[in-house]
Amino acid sequence: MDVQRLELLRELADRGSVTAVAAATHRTPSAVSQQLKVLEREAGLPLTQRQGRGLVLTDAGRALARSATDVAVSLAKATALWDEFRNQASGEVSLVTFPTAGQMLLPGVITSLGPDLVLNCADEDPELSDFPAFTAEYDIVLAHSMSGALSWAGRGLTVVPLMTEPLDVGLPVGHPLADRAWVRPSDLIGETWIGVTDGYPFERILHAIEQEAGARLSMSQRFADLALIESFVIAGLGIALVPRYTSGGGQPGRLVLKPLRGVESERQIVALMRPDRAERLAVRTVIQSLQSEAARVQHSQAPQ
Amino acid sequence: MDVQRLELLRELADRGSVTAVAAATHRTPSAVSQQLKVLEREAGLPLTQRQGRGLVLTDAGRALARSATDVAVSLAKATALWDEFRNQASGEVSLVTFPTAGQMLLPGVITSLGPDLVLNCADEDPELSDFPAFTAEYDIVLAHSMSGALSWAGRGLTVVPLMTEPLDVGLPVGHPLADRAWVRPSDLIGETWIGVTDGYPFERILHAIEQEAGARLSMSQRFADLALIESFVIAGLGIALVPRYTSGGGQPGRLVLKPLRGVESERQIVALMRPDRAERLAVRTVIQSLQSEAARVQHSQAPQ
DNA sequence: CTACACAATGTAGCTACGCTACATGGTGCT
DNA sequence: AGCACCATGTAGCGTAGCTACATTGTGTAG
Repeated sequence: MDVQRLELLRELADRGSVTAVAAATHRTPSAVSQQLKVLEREAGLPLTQRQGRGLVLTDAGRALARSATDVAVSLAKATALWDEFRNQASGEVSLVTFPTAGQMLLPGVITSLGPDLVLNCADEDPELSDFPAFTAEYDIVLAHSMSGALSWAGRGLTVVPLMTEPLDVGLPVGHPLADRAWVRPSDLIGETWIGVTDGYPFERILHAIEQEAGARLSMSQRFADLALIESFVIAGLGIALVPRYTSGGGQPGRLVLKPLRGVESERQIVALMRPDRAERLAVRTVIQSLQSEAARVQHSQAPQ
Repeated sequence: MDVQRLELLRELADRGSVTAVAAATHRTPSAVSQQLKVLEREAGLPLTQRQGRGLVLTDAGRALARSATDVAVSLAKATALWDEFRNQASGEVSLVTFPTAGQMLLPGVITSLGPDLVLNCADEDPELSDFPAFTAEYDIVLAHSMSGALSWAGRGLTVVPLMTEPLDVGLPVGHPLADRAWVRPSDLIGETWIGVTDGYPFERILHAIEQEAGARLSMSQRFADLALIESFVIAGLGIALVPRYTSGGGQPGRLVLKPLRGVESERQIVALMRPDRAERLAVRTVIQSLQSEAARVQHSQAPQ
């Protein structure tokens, strides 16, 4: 029973095609196909079956792939253990984030890491892409979800919560609500809103506000970029829902944030990882740094 | 990080010498030495060090070997999983036992196993040898320990309790105590005893009887073989402590067993295994059969 | 104290496993 | 029908890991 082959099966389960596995493991598709064939012969039962021009796993194949994960995890634990004996954490760790989390956490994290540990970061648009799928490409995936809806459960991924960030109501200076300590849904119905692109998670909270207040909100614009939204708010063109810790970065003091009461208004920021990658010492080190950085941000920044 | 090499390290931890590992894995000592060298180079720190003409593990080596066990376990789980998908349990399982347990359990177990599963049994004298050490050679080791003193804990072995067998007082027919329902330590002090060889576990119970009764027992003979002891008892030459379920096999009705009250008088019969071996489907099947056979014996045999 | 036995480890060479490069056979899309 | 794409065969190569044999170092017996 060969571990390499099991690993290949697991990659196939994650990536869905022989070609993708080959690319990810720096091999030719032919090599992958041959190894899977050998594995199947050893197993004595079909692990894959053709579907169209692609290949999908059978039930047996999926089950084997799942236990292949356990093997990978224990192997990763072993290498992590000996990393602890030898040097400190070293090597490369790759990470994707959605823009605001990266802006908030990554600079602090990278400066806190030793010189032997290089962190390769990238950003992706949060809603355009399937974030869990990135765990195949990146060691760490920073994702956000609305409270409660932990959509990444059950996929066999390791989920580490980093922070819950409140979503406040952003107002221009001098707005009638700007001297309140907090606002309620009913305060907001007359306002002009700068909304987010359809499908963005904030959307749900806006709906909740409408439901709570019993009236529809008037949505004048719809943007994806937060800085753009903020500039509109500052310009007095409307108000918007903005994450507390990542707002007003460009123009401090010109945007007023008010906590929203009456509806649950926050997002969970989490790190997603393949279970085996999560065991690597270097990865664990980055995760710890992310956690402490998140805690620092949460303590230092208070609502205005 | 190669699993084969980790496995070799683990074998070295278990067996203590390169030559033994080589013999166990069907390789030349040179091959083992080379692989360990490579592993050490990869690890970047010494895993072994010479001691005399032999080789012992360093702390780091032991730690790595321990986590190598986890890898082996998850690998074994994977193969077991797919065995469940395919045929039923098949293959070979090796087992050592001490004589009485084998006599009591093995015939029933072997007849209960399917034709695809062959169980290779052997027996060893219980006290002459270190039973846990046999887990390197055999898949399953049947061992017994006195109650409480679970001497096999903490060695990283999987322990499955099979039964607790009471140790009764064996009497010849017509003995003054033979019509009692049970006996106490104080009843036994006048008697002539047929003892067990020094160091046998029953010894402890005899000491407990002496302590409880406040007098020494007179020990006329000391034997290792149970059948021999019984024949002496039947001949009226003394009384003895005998395990309830394995006594009187040869000459039924001529030996009377009386439960002993006032001292804890029983032995634990357990199965010992390497954790990875314990995961194999064939091994688990044998263990289950052992357990049900033990339960059957315990139910069918009652004290006379 | 020399000689032998035994354990680990080097060296040379062979085998076989797993890769690449290229060709082939299906399947979906235009 | 033609093209693009994916999986998979085949031939051949490189190398990892084995054996056989030699070497070194350490206990043990005569």
